[in-house]
Amino acid sequence: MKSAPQQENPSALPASSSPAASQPLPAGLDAMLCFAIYGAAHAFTRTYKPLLEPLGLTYPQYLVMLTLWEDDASTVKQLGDRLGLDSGTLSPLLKRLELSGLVTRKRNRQDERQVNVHLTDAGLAMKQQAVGVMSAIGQATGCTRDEANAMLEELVALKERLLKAGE
Amino acid sequence: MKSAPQQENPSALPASSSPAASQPLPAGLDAMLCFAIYGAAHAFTRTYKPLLEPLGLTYPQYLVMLTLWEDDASTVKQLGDRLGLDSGTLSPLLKRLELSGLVTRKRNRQDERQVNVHLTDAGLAMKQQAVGVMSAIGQATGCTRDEANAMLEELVALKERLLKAGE
DNA sequence: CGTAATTAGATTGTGCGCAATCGAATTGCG
DNA sequence: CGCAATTCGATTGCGCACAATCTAATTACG
Repeated sequence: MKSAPQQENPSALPASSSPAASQPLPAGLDAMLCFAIYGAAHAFTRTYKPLLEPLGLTYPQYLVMLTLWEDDASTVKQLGDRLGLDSGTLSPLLKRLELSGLVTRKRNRQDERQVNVHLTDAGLAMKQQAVGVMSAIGQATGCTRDEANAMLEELVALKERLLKAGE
Repeated sequence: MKSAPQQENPSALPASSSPAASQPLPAGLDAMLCFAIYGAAHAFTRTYKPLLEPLGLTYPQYLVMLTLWEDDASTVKQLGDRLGLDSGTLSPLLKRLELSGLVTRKRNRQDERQVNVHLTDAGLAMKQQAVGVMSAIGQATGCTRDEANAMLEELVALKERLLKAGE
């Protein structure tokens, strides 16, 4: 550890307040990447809320539906792996989706530990409405395709590095 | 609405699966910027957890402490404005911090609707330990200073656009 | 084959985040 | 000045996220 030069890294260290150029650098909390991501994530949730309300969905439920539209009859574990959520979050969430009539949960015949989550007709039909949601969100972000893709790749790479650092 | 050309925006629209170059573009959920941010935010929380455990803090509590180290005796409203959280979140959170002996909450004499949140000696002293946390997080992200700053600025701008779109 | 180890999903408990609501205090306006 | 409107923080209610735990089922290994 001592042989490796300590890399000064700004993602969590508050930047100094000295102006490097014509524009002062943000200091403290505002210089922390994690806080910017925290803020952006909450902003997305808030932006989604009125759009998803007519569908009767919360944002995490929407993510689950998106996953099922891609891969209907996924197991709880597959949903969890896909979304980075555990069964503590998914079980009650899926129960509520089932109560809403959007999905059904069925024990897998081959491996009875597994539960497959199937879309109902109503769940399938909802996919059409999701197009409007995606369109509205796309506009709300004010990003071009290239901008969004660039950010997305950086964020995914960051996530992977963080998860790897925690192993 | 009809006169404005519909801008195709990838931040929420699943990208097509056709390879544009040597590397296939992610499709569906993986093409959604909001999901990348959701994932990165959770990854940060997870990365922070073992680092903050010795301090007895959760990540949101840590953000509050950071804010108070910057501006001791902030009101609940100021904390909320700073962190984008409402009193429903902050009141119980601050209560727990008070129970931990890190802060005290006092009614403001000039305007009794307000409550000022003061750091205790223990709360002040904890700032030293936070340096280690920041350092570890900085390393875990694997970002250079310039990379982190660039991402941070984009994310902040995105957050502002999202919040503005919701008005 | 039998048993220990592992897996899968549900549950319990805790903290977080937000909408709605409330009571008290302050501000704004006629 | 009196009262309506607004502000502030606390509370209630609900859904989310995760750690720990549990039961049942499956896999691994001697």
